Amino acid sequence: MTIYDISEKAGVSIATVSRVLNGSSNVSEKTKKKVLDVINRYEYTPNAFARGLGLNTMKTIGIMCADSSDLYLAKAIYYIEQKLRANGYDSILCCTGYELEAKMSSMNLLITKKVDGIILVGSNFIYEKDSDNKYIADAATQVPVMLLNADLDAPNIYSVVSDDFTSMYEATLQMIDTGINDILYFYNSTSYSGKRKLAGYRAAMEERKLLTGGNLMQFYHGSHEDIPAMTEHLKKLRRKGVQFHGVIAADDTLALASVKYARETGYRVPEDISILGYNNSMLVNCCNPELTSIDNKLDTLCQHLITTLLGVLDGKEMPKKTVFSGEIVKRGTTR
Amino acid sequence: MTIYDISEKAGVSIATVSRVLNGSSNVSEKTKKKVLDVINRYEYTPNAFARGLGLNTMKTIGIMCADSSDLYLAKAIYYIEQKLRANGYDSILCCTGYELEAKMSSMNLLITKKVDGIILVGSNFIYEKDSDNKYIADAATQVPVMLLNADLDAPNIYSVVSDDFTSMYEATLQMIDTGINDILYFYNSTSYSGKRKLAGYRAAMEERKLLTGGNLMQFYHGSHEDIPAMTEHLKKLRRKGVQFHGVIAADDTLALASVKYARETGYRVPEDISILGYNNSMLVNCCNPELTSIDNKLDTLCQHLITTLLGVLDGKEMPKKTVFSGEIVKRGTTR
DNA sequence: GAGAAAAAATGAAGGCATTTATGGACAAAG
DNA sequence: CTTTGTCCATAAATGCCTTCATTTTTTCTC
Repeated sequence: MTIYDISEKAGVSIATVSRVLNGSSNVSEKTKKKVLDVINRYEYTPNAFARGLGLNTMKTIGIMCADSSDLYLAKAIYYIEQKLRANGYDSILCCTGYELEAKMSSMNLLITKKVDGIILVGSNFIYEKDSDNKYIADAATQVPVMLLNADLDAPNIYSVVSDDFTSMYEATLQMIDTGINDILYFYNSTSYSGKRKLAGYRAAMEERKLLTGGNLMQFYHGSHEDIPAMTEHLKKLRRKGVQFHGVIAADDTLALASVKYARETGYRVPEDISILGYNNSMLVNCCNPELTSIDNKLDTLCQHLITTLLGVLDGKEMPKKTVFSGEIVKRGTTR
Repeated sequence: MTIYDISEKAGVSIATVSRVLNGSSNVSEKTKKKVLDVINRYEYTPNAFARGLGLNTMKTIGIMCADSSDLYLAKAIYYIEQKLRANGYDSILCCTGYELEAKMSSMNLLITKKVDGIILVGSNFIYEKDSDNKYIADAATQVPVMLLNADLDAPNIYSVVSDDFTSMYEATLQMIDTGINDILYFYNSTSYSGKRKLAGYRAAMEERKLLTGGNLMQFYHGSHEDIPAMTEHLKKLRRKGVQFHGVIAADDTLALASVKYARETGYRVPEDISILGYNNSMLVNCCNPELTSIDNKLDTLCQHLITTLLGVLDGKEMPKKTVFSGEIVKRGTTR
């Protein structure tokens, strides 16, 4: 069933069918109805390839993320996918893993597939070395690129980020001001957002003239969901004699592992150790006491990201970077 | 840059370029090299739409799931996406939510987009009423449909499921045989796999001549990640005076909520209450004691699903339904 | 080295929808 | 009765690749 069949059965020209299909003007109501009737009767849908060939777009957005099974990224993907669909776009998902190579190849693939835009979910797409980020700027010469929780200054790249620095800064200050001065920073990523968080922590510590660095900054490199490995990391630290009465974790999973560590080591939370998480995910309810965590308003970020993308695709002028502030949600693991 | 440009610059016909591109035979090494050189020099990539028009396929698989932010589904999507990509296919993701209407529309969309196959992730795509499942059989007349953890008998539909019945049956028997005879079944889904689990529990209870039904079967209807609501559900039950010394939960989140309930109500786990989870997700490490849970080998299921799909797309004869058995992973919440 | 067979390369058709230019038919307005 | 404008048909160009039927070239054999 092609547009020719329809035009024949409706007794009109293919141009008219096309105009009905694409809602353009110069079609009388009567003709329009007649054509639509035939279209419905034969359940005709235009061939997506031919249409793509004609329009050079398929109303599809590419979504890239390192690992869609990560709690936080999965949530972001969900929001984004929903909002795109609500606006008539589909999404092609690419889970790239953490290797630059794979990211570049996924990027090319998406461009080859003629997506109308690309969304990079999570800050791990930005590397330390500027030269490693060239692949993003390159892609942006072809289609708009949106960054969620990352930042890169180049034409046609837009970013929506949460103000992780300030959130961390304030949360750290709050913890210090409950009388704790040996606070461990527990993190697993040195990405853009990871760096901003760390900087917030350090700024607060330095402002109160407290020690940072060395053993008080613990980088965990392991599976993002292997909680036992995370607690083991902390236990090892304790065996080495490192003391701390507060933990600021870069995400809820690390925080939860810290709570677990505390319990298994006989510390009370928050009396002996205060613990702060990040993301305000479902994990906050998974431990006892419940996790104080920073909510970075993922929903809002995603909403704004899509709005911006749609604006850009619509040819409008849009802000290159938008920052939203987070919120500390106080629960049981901090005083 | 089109195939015409390349053919011209390489001094061959477009047919030859096409054959080089698609690795078909009848091209001399010399010509091949010459063409590839030009292709590389100009960084030519064939237009995906035109190619789709010619081949009537775009090597793309549609993935549908109700909610990609669900821990279990997210994991499945991750596995599937990875394995598809490794085999040269992309995936279009559709998060449909739980409404039939939305599922039907996503299904149509995928077919319009000319995907080569559709994967339904999770059993919530199958409804009680057969007439509600017509949309799947309809889709299957166009492209192969794969069901993960669901079952529907119609042409061109293939399913890969875990043997939830047996897993539950055996786990329930084990729990009964530690001396517990008032076991609560806590569930949140009446989908295919939900029903199978429930049946396993009932079969075991009945085999030991124990009471089931009524207050011992608790259906939770609420957000799949709202743990406080789940514990509240159980607390309400207790206020009503319902007694139970075991909980068999249909997923880890419900189980974790049960552990939380026990702790908050002063019961010891597993001394006073035994608790069993399902999925063996990262949540098993999130509570104290750690959760005994059933591992249904999601990775294996997904691997097999993709293998089957690729086989079908390759025109091979493939099994319509494959069943894998699960495994009870004993941890601290059961005796 | 001629002729046959095999290999390599070509040309043209086909796939389907969009868009544009041109012009015809018809209605209402001047 | 002419002009103007609306609606629609027709035809052609565009987008780009695949593939089949053919032709050309190469290779091989006697």
